Amino acid sequence: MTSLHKKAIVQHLELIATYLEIKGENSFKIAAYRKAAQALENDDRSMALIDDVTKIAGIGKGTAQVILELQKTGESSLLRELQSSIPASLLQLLKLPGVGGKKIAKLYQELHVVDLESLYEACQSEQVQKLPGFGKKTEEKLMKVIEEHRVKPDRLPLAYMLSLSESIERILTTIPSILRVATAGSLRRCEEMVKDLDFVIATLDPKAVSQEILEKVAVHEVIGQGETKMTVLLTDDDHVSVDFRFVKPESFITTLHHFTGSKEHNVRMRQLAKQRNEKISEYHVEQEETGEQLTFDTEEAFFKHFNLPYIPPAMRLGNREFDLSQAFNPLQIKDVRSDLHMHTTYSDGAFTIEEMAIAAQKKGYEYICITDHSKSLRVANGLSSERLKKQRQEIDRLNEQFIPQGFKIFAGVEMDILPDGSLDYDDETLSSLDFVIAAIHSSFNQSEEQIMHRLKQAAMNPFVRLIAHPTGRIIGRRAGYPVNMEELMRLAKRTGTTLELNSNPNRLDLSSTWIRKAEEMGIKIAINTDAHSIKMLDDMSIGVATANKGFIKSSSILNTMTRAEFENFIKQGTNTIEVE
DNA sequence: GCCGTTTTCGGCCCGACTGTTTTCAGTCG
Repeated sequence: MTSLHKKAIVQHLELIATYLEIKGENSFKIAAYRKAAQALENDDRSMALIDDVTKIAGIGKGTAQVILELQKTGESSLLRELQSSIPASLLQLLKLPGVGGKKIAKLYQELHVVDLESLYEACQSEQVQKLPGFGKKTEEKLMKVIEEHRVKPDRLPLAYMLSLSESIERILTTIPSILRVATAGSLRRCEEMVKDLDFVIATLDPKAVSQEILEKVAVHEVIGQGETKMTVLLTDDDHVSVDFRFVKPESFITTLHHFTGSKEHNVRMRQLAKQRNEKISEYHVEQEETGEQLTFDTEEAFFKHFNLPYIPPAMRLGNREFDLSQAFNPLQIKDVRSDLHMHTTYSDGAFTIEEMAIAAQKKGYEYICITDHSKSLRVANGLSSERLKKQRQEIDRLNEQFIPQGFKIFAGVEMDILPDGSLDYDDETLSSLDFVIAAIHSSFNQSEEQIMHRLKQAAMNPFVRLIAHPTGRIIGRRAGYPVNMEELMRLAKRTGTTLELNSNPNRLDLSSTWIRKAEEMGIKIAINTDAHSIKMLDDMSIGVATANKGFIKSSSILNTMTRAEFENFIKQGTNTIEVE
């Protein structure tokens, strides 16, 4: 008996839905397969623990049959049938804007188009414009999009999109006819990879706003323009697409919620409204009996209307956020009392200890940890034991001025775990510090076994309290070193070592998926910025969003501790380590 | 395909835009 992982079963159901879409099946049938996939994914149990899948809402006789067959044989005869009836390469056409299942079906049946290249050829020979529902304009657009598709990536890393978004938002705030503006979409939900930018703009004069945007923002091309929206491509290398949504001030919040998504979240919200005889649109909430239209001043008020706690954008996934008990409080930035990982001019940071401390104090933190690089990281001006001592003395001196103000600087270090698994300082040096972070910065191409040996040496050391950016990935650029995360988590649990959620938008390491796992396993997480400048301390909000996406409780976060609790935590040391 | 204090049929989330039509289907978010 071949048993398939739940995830694999979910993927099969989704693939079936995609095939049905291309076959031009009834859209509700397609939705039913997608719904069944999501329902299965959202169920907390593993396949072994689910005795009867039809008991799960959204899974009925038909989809249960498919699931059962997948469990039994590892294959689905329905999927096999679909795969033999249409070429798999047609799936890539779904990525094209303006192209959906119905159009693909026509292209395939009438013109024998099977992939992007054959579609391009069909356009070139002007066959496509002859099809009903297509025209000359569509044909030209398709060719252009396919040409672009050959070079342009589908989605771009959050960090890059954030910087683009910030520069546009700065411009928008200078336009007088804009009354309110906010970013929406997957960027606001803090997804790791983002497709396009969305801005919701409250204004009474959309035309004037459009005009000013076109004057002030570096626009490469206008894709669409109307009373309620404008879509443009930017002049940056990737020609990132930006949607501007214009809305009357009273509808700002409902529109912001609508375009923040996710799509799945919105569907659930509307179903919920429907049960109450209400209708959510992007403009208002309408009470069906009276016709009364409600609008809101804040998203908090919007959720409250539906008896829901405020759901932060990062949590709007269309599943677990609706199952939260009233007792679950999503983490808020104000719950964070400290940042435990940052750099100063002692190594490769841009500001002095004092400047970083003052900036952190202004953020409302009660304490911070200064954690510069250790001696082996020469490119980052890593600290020798002597310079580390000198830094500690400076921190002690600064604390004489900070502690009376209710703020404390702890002396730490971000110590390298060397390629052979040895640590960059001896235990005597480490024992002189308040908080030791260990991290891998070299030899990323080692085997999983070697990497795990290194991480293990660090986790077992009694002075190491935290492992920073545990996978070493850079989103969209570097996969990181090969780490067996489940093993590292078991190790962290046993030794009482904290793992980091590095808030740098280039890293988000651990990712929200691993944060969820960490929470299940009862591991402590520290949300840190790893700031190398004052500005980078702001990344904490991205870390908090990622933590929320992982549905972790505030009590599982190390740096929500009060200073007294943290001092106690330091004193306690790590768990006694069993010898294997 | 799923579901049911409007239960075994007839709904299923909502509205705008585009390109194609001449009143609308398909796609998108």
